[in-house]
Amino acid sequence: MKIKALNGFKDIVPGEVELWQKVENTARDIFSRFNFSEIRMPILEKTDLFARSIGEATDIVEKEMYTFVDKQITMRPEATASLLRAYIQHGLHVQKPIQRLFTIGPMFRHERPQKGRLRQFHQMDVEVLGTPNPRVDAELMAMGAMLLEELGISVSLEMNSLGCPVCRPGFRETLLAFIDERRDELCDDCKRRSKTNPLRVLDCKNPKCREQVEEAPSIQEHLCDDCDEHFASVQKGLQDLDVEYSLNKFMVRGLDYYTRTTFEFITGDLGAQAAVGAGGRYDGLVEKLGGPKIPGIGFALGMERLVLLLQQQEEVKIDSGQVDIFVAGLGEKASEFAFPLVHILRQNGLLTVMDHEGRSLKSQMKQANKVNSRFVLIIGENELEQGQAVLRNMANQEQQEITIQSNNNEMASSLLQRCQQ
RNA sequence: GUGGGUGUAGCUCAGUUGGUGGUAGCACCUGGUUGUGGCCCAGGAGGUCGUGGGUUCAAGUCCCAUCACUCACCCCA
Repeated sequence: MKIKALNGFKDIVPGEVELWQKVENTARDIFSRFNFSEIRMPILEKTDLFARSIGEATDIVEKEMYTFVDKQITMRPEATASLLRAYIQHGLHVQKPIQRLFTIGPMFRHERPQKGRLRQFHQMDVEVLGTPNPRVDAELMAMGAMLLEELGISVSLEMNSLGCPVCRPGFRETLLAFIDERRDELCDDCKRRSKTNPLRVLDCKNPKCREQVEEAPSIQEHLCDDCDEHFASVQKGLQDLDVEYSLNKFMVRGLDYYTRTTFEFITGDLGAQAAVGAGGRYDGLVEKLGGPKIPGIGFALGMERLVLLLQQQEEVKIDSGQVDIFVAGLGEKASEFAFPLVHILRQNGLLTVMDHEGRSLKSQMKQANKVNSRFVLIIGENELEQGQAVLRNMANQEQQEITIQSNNNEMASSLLQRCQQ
């Protein structure tokens, strides 16, 4: 084989795509129960959009974006920036003060692929624009939990507050002072991080660093009054909805735009990729992108990760579409008669299969069995002569005769009746 | 970008100290029933042994390079 898919890019073939459909269908169902509307955006955007929203200094923008340098165009590495761009461009905030939107699609990041992480990956992204209400934070987390539960995926929900422009700078200083005291004990990555993004030192995986930051100041104790009240209200909301969660003062997000509430749905079954979904509030982002001062919150679910988890489960039953009727034509004459009949059955809504390869009846019966067909209609030279085709019920092996009519529509309707019993 | 592991049929894998690629399983096709599925049985088809060099009388096997896959780091959904 000469040409293969690119490294980090995957085909989703029949047999696997059914799981994707299950994930997507379940999500659409839940999202609509929560009154979310779908929005679809282009995959290409101006590079600047992502630099401004995600942050110039983040790894995503610095080294992971697929960019057409000469045109200053980038394939989106995440959905929120594009979604907000569309939201602002179309004045959706004017049409409705509070917008509840979701989008599903591919994202692109030039990272080294590994389990649960590809260069083209797929996210389901949910955003609520136009309200700072902490109840919405809780509602969103509850929706994520509901979706995962409905899929049969068990995760834990962890949350934190990152404060806001009022209180975070102060905390940052406090944390920096703490880090500086034990800089020598930290790993090289953390030494670097302490300069670029000190908060990230908190969620380093290195055991030595973990030990060091164990006693680190908690942002939860350095929130300003507004953020503190918001944080408490979110938790109250979660409790009201019986959503299980735990607080994680070490949880930091990688994107610059987050404020206040951040959360992750975590699993232990995906190796290094613990987060199947994550998000948070971004109250300054719309304004930063040139829109009005409008608060927002959202989260994304990684579809590859959800599908992997479903595949790991013992028995995931996929009900592959059952075939209603398999039409077995024997010989050229019979096949020629059956060909248009099959078309009319399909026009009438029956999932109909016909083999065009001139195989033996036995072979066609095997195929019918394999595609799980409920009925087989046998039409051979004999049947044509006698004017009676045979309809076999594959489940109970009963066979009945069907009068062959020159008018295909009449024959189709009599087949329809029998197949629908 | 860095490090480890792995590349043999569509898939899962055997392959000894180098000596002709496997009666292997699943899947596929045909037959066992001149026209009736699942189970069973028989047969068949399917391979540049990732690619390119090298060592050797001889390389799937040893050496080098390269590509791909994979896991992990970084980072993230």
